[in-house]
Amino acid sequence: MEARTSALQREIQQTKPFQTLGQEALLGLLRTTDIVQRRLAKIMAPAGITQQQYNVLRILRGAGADGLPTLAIADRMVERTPGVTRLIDRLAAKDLVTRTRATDDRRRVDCCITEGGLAVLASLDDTLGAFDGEVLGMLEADEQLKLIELLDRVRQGLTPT
Amino acid sequence: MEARTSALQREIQQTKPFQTLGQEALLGLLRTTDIVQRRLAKIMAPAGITQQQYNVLRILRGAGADGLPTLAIADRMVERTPGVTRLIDRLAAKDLVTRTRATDDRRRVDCCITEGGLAVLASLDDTLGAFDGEVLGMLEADEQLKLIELLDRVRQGLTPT
DNA sequence: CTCTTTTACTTGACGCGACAACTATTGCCC
DNA sequence: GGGCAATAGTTGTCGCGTCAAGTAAAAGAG
Repeated sequence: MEARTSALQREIQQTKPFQTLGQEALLGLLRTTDIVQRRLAKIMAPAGITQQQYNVLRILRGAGADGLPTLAIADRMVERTPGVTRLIDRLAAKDLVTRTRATDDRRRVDCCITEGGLAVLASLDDTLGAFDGEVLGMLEADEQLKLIELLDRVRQGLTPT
Repeated sequence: MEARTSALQREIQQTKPFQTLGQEALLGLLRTTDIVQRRLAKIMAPAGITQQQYNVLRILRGAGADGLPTLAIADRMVERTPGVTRLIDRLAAKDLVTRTRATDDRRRVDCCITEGGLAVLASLDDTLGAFDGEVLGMLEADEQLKLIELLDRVRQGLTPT
């Protein structure tokens, strides 16, 4: 491998060069996402919700009027149950979702987004739309496709375990 | 843009297709990193440290015997001070780092990695090396470079704010 | 028709990140 | 050299993730 100037290396003030490309790619991935997440957090903050709460609201909006049981939400988030329970505790406290014990199976708790929840989502649509335009604005359409494909492949090599 | 089958869409059981490529790329980025982080957490767990603690230890190892003041560590982590203080509280509790009030400027607290800390890092080297090989194993060298480049560009378009 | 297992959550304890407010020094200005 | 700002950290509160344990209801086994 020939010498390359690494943008990442400058960014993290690292003196030693990366030993492998894989190392650099991995760190680049972690760092890029970190930056994106901080921006997302700032976008959500005015609406009084966090990224995870937004995620849950989106899932519930998609689920429609019937709502979804807690575990089904957790499934779609790759997330452990305890977290989701408490996440929804807080959303319920803000009246953005309702929880009702299912009558046909009393173990289940169906969660449903409220009008207020829908309004919060709506209030974020524009800003978020603009944001993902901004994030990927640096890349041409074919590059965006390439990025999507590369990330897909990385995940495929990783999903087990 | 012609119709594409989206791997991501299947993964998150989403019924509606993505409205823009940017949206899909962004979500792919978040999701890929999420998976990587979970794997990393599992690798670190046996050593009794978290990713952030590992990060701090790496930085201190690079800093050598003189150590680094708390804020300098925070700098290299893109992280807020309060977090770092408490992070180091826990590392110090495990005797992986020492903290000494600097004599020439009594506001400063210099942090230094201990033998124990170095041993913990050493115990993780192999597994981590294998891991980044695995993560990027799906990609050819030129694809890894492409990924690195695309991520660099995304960060560049984002760094302000 | 009980007894055990599985399923669907809930609760508790701990580590981490974020913001805000506070303390302790040092440096600077005049 | 007395006062004020900047610097370096610490502490408190809150949301979130993780694991481990516990509860409650439904399903299956004999």
